[in-house]
Amino acid sequence: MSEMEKITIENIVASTSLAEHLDLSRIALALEGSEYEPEQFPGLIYRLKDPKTAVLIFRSGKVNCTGAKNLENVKKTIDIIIDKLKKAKIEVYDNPDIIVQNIVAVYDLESDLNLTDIAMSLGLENVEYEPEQFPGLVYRVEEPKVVLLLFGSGKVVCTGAKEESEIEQAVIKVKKELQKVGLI
Amino acid sequence: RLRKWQKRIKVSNAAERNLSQALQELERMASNLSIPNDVRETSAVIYRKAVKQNMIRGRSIEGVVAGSIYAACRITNVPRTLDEIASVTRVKKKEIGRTYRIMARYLKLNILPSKPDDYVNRFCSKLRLSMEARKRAEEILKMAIDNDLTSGKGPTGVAAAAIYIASLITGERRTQRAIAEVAGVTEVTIRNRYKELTEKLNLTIEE
DNA sequence: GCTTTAAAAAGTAACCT
DNA sequence: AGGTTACTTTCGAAAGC
Repeated sequence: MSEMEKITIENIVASTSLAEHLDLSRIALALEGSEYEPEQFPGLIYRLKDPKTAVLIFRSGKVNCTGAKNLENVKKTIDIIIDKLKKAKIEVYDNPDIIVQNIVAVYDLESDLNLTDIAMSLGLENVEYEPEQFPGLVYRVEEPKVVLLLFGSGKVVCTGAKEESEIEQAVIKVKKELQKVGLI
Repeated sequence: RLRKWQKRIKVSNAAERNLSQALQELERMASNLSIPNDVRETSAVIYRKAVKQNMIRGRSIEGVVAGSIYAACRITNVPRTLDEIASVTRVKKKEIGRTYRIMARYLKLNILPSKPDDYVNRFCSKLRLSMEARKRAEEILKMAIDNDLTSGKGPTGVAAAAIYIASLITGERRTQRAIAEVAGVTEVTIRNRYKELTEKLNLTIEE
């Protein structure tokens, strides 16, 4: 069952709430290097170097964290933000619930793929393969509900999952489907 | 009652107006692209299907018309590139591609991925190459496809490289620059595909 | 629908030396 | 000719246009 070991998580998107309301202009001054241009985007953008993540802070108190490769770094990022805001005398919650919204991961089928054949056997209605527009084949899996991008090299990108187990399920699923039709 | 009738008439007028406007746009784009009548008719059929499925919502008529033409060319196995379609509209290539993909799924057009050999005749005509060269290019592409050297690669780039090789073999050499221009790819892409085809298929060009 | 963030895959494009 | 950067695709949350 350890396909898990061959799955590399590349990015985690998570959200949480730090307060009922936040004064982004004040935070912009408190967080050095942050970007806040409400005309362009309602959220304040702040990038951390360690862990290498990016945070979007909204006036509703909602916060998004992107770029982390594991849950610890998501937590670490949020804790750093909480710490910096507290030091700037801005009141925020202490241990907010963090919700993982999306996980992007890569897996390797270790076998070259004929994407045209795969498109036809998986069914043209379930798959999108337009090499003129993008080299990957887009496969929308219903259960678990994720999207897989299959490449000629055998590399697979999985996105849309909220739990690591969904990535493993999806990867095992395509692998079996491709084996069944002899395309792997 | 009367209000209801007025509304229906208005709606149907608007729908008819939009349809005739769309078909005029379709004719304009198709003639600029020298697209044959049967393909224009296929485009119109697809456009009407899109309208029936309310696919125009949130999209421009021009974008859907462009997507219909692109789809019709693909279905009839004489694909035009997105760049070619985009050259006769104000709609961006990215938007035409997006609209086409949504139409293909939603209208269940079940269009097969385009293959490099679908472009050979059109590109060779523009390059005024002989039938012999076309035949050679198609032979090379069959080998490329049989050896699965095309997954993920742009069909036009692979076709361009095969045509370049064929032109060398038959002694009607066309420059990479000339081929790149008709195929809508860069010379770098032709070189990369050329290298891969000659190496992996053990093709020898000299005579 | 768009705007912004991060990240991978592989191909192609653009620009610079 | 190379090399670097950048853009194509997928996903999700956020607030507002």
